[in-house]
Amino acid sequence: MRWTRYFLFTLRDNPSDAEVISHQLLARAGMIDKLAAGIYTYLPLGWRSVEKTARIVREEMGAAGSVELMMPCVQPAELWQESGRWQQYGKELLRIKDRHDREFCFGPTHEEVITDAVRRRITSYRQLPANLFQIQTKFRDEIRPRFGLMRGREFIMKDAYSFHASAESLDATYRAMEAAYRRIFDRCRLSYTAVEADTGNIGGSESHEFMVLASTGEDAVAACECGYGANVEKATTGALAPPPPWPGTPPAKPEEVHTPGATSVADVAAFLRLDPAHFIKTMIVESDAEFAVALVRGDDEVNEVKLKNALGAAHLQLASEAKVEQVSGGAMGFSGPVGLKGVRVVADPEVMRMAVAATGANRADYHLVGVAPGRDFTADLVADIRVARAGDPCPRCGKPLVVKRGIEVGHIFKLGTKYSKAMACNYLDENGGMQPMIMGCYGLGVGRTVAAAVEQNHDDAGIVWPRPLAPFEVELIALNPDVPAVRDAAEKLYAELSEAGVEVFYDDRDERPGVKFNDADLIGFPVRVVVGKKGVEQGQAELSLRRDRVKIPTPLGDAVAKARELLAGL
RNA sequence: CGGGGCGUAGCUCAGCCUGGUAGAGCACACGGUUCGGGACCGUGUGGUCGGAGGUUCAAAUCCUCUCGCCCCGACCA
Repeated sequence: MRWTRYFLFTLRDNPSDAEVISHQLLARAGMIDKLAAGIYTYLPLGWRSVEKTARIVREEMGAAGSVELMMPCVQPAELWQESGRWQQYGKELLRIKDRHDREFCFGPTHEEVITDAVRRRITSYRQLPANLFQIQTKFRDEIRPRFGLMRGREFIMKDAYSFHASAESLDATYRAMEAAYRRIFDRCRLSYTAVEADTGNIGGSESHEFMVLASTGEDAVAACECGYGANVEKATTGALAPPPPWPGTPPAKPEEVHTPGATSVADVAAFLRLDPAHFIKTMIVESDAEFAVALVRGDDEVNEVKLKNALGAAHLQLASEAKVEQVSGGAMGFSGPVGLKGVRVVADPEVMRMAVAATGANRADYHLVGVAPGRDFTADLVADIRVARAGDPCPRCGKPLVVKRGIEVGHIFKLGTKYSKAMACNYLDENGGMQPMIMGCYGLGVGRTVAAAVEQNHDDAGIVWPRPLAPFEVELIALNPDVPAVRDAAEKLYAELSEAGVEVFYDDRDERPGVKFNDADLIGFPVRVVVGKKGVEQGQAELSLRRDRVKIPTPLGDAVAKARELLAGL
């Protein structure tokens, strides 16, 4: 492809709204173009990378036994009402009406549609399992889209769904999908890790996320050298070290102490000369159905996802100040579990292991010391609801966990029968009994994978594409296209490279060398072939890798072979 | 949805406080000199100052409303 015949416009300045590096570079390299918040045009160069990623995904999904189909992006409300998610999904679901005032939504995901397609066809265990996938543009009306392709509202994603007659069959497919994902991200040359994950609103039992490690990642993952890895939303830990010894003798019974204005654990701890770990932190939350009280040790934080799961709630939020006073009978910042009535109390196991503790007195400007969990209050539910921290013991081997940031590029779930039951997606088993199919679902963000590749592969000058995702593999630069010998040599090389099946992008513009070099660095094709006046006089071209930019003088006649050799080494 | 900020040329921004002929750099067009790491000189094109209403002799500038965008938070297969 010749630049002068292509549709490529690089930007000298970063767009003012681009915050993360992948957004900046993809925009500057003329690959994406924002149309509205979280909505992007994939310009020709960007689309090639997306297509290359999609091709890898297609090949590996097919090899793993999944069959491609395509489902609509606009879906009727009826299906969503049937699964219950029309109510449950909230504002993230973009709802639209047609000219007849019938309700539809723009699909954020396709469980309903695929389940409907399968239930109307598969009736027997003999026809199972089934595994179908699609690559489709989806829409989620995110509260706050950001980071370019990493968190758009409209985005391209591959999703696969599998249907089974047994848990064993689901597990076999789940493992096959997990292996396929590893091959996909390996082929994309990404550094990633698979971690245990929470299943979120989509429901289900087992779940893994594939995380590309990058400092700009929106998720935190806890990992251990033993191989344990989990999203911090999900990560568990071994038992923590107990709090330091109580200074002096703790009171035998709860005693009120005056703590004027000290509402945070840190303030009260400093005021009373205790360690934060001596405290019980009390958070009052509000779910769709109830108020609840969450207790964690003072040096811990409440993990909202774990708490939500423990309470069995769909949504959760911190209670307002007025509600806190209503529930606790005291001021915000002075809440504690002693004497609370009429609310469910969820305590972290670390709280119940404390021999003696300090906590709020449910009275403005007072705290209690000498509180013994189990004696002075009880919990309705004891569950792990704390956020795992770096340094906590690994739940498997006890070594300290490390916490890293990651970009979630894939997420696989064992869904179970949530959708098949709700939507009567049944089959007849060998005894003629009707059973709901057991389902799995497997998502992979295609656009996000491209963005993650840029996050992981760039330098100060621009993108350094991994070969499999590069829009073109070789950039050919004619430095002085107005010099006939140079132009002829470049044209010849262009023809030969094309003939040899090399994906070559030919910068034939009438620009100064600096402009061409800088654009080449910005766009980041893996191999560069430069033809200049001095080189041509000596019958030489100059090859280099974007990765290291080390110049390799090469006779013009060997340039094609050398380019292919360099590519083969990538 | 709460808090904060920004909408002026294709892009990045100044001008606004203190109202008085719409600016710069880059990009683009033409001419010339240049040509291995974002050249230089000259000439030129390009703007309903996001939109609507108001105040005023006069509004990019002040006021009101509205739309869009961004940041922090809450939220999130």
